[in-house]
Amino acid sequence: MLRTHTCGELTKDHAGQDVSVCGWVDSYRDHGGLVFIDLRDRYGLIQIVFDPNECPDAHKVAGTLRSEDVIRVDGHVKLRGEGLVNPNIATGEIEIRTHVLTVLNKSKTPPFEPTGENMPNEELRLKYRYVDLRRPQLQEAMILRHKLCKATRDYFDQNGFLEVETPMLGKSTPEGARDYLVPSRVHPGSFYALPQSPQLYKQLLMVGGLDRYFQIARCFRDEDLRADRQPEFTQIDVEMSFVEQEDILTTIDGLIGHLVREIRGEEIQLPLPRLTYADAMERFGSDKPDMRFGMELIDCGEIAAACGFGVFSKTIENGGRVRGINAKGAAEKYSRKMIDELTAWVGDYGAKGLAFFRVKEGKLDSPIAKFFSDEHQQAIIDKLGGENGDLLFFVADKGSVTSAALGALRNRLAKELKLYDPRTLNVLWVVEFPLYSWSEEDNRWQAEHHPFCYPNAADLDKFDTDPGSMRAQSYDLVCNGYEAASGSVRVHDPAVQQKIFDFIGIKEEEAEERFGFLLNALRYGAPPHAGIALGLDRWVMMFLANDNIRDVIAFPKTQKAADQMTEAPSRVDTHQLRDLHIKTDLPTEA
RNA sequence: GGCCCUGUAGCUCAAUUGGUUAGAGCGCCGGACUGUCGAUCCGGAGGUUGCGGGUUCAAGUCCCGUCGGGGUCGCCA
Repeated sequence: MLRTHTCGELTKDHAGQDVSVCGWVDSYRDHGGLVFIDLRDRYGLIQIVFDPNECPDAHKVAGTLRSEDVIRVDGHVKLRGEGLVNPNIATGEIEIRTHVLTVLNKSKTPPFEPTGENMPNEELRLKYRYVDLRRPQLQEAMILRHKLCKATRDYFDQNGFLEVETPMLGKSTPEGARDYLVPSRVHPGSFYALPQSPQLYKQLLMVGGLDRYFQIARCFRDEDLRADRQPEFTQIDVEMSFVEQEDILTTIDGLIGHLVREIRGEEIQLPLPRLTYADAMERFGSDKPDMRFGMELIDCGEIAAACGFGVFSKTIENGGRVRGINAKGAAEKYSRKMIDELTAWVGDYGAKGLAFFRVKEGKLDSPIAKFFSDEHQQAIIDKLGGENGDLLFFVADKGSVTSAALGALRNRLAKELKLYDPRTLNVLWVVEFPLYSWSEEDNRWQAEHHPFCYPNAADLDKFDTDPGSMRAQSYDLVCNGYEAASGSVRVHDPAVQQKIFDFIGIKEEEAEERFGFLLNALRYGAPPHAGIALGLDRWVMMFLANDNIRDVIAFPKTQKAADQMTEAPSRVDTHQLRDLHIKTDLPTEA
């Protein structure tokens, strides 16, 4: 070992001891005589002193040290004198008086200072990720991520689960996200797919009698990125046999309680609250409602139908909905210009307009208030619980548009109005999702969750009569407005599975070709089973009150799924392609 | 695929809305300094304003294209 102690672990209890420490030069202060260095490792900072009278050789070299040089210092720990304590760092009561300085490696001037006051732009941070990773915030994220994985493994181990690895090179299946494909050299023209999730493998593990499985599994989806989505991400994947929905919910309640305890040292109220999908959509306009604050969506259909404002009444006549939200006390915080900006913004969600009223002296104040009688104004105020100073917003449109627009507006307003503490973890279950939805684009029914999800027992006979109303035995865990986990009771009856494939337009032949291994497995004694997968990266984000997934991944990719540091993806040699029997067909360059 | 934001010194930003030689802080280089801790003081270097084209007497600024980064809608069983 090159060191006896880390920089951060030294305290005044070490005073008088000879120690060796290693690390990066965080800053240097050269007084011509005395030279001071703040030495950094992932455990903290410690001040090193070079005194020309004590260590003339080391002092000479110390004058040449620069930011991010890697050094080793042998010396002794000394209490700082009266008035020399630095309260800004944990080791501020002590310092190391140097005996020997060893320069382990010089550094070029770094492109940015990892602990500097200026936060460089993310592109540069990603290009020099190894420098950025020295930043304490990023190290904190990596440490928290490790703790979360550790606590997860402990919890499942204590509860009799086995961690089993499943293949990365698998079979491409239709439905779902776009696959990342891997060409096979020994099977010309054939491809593996990287897993979008270990979904089918974990079901097969249940058929295989493993009974309780979990895995911290890497998953790949070739879809467009978002602030909370990376092309490769990590799931805490879980599956159990001989269980019902309730057992999964209880097991994951226990996991969340364990994680919050281990990571935050806090207790979370269990069982976690539950909300049906229908209630979530009605009250919050979202299947992943952020419930750290209220501002629920209120239906104003009756008032809208009766009022003299054509936009409202015609929407109701045409089968649409008029719903509103109340931004308490926000009337003076949003100018007309800002509201115009919000109006344009809800357009992204399909809303053609955004009506607003300020509640002022018990009446509505707005350019459109004149279309509402005193009676209707009062009805609106009563309906939304309006008080003077409140700002009311309304969207009149198709039901789905009112949900999307007001759901998004609710989140935005709450963030801007700071209606919650960002460190709060508000976790709940959303249950009873619809099983199938009609795809206008493909002109067919499609699985809302995935095609292996078991219908509610009571709805099993509705395939032919009213498939849109069938509810699934599926459940999402929602935290702070993020989908934090998703799962379902699986189909274990091959006849039902066949029926589902048939229903969503996968013909028997195709089902056999694509999913034959699963259908076959179900015919050889498949136990009833159910499972769930948690988004690990998102949980790390939420524990850190961060809203950028790249900040919780050591080497993340940009929005175009590129790695700025390695420059992946990249062209490959033509003979590599030849081995794989691949010819590229690129768009011609202009 | 659509919409929006963004690119100026190594880094973070500015440039009086089209008008002299593109500035500042930090960093970097040199010098001074024995208790600093975001050290201080003195001096210095550093720019094809992402790239290409256009408009104009004149472009960092306006227009078109393109590349990179970010946000978002679609997409993500």
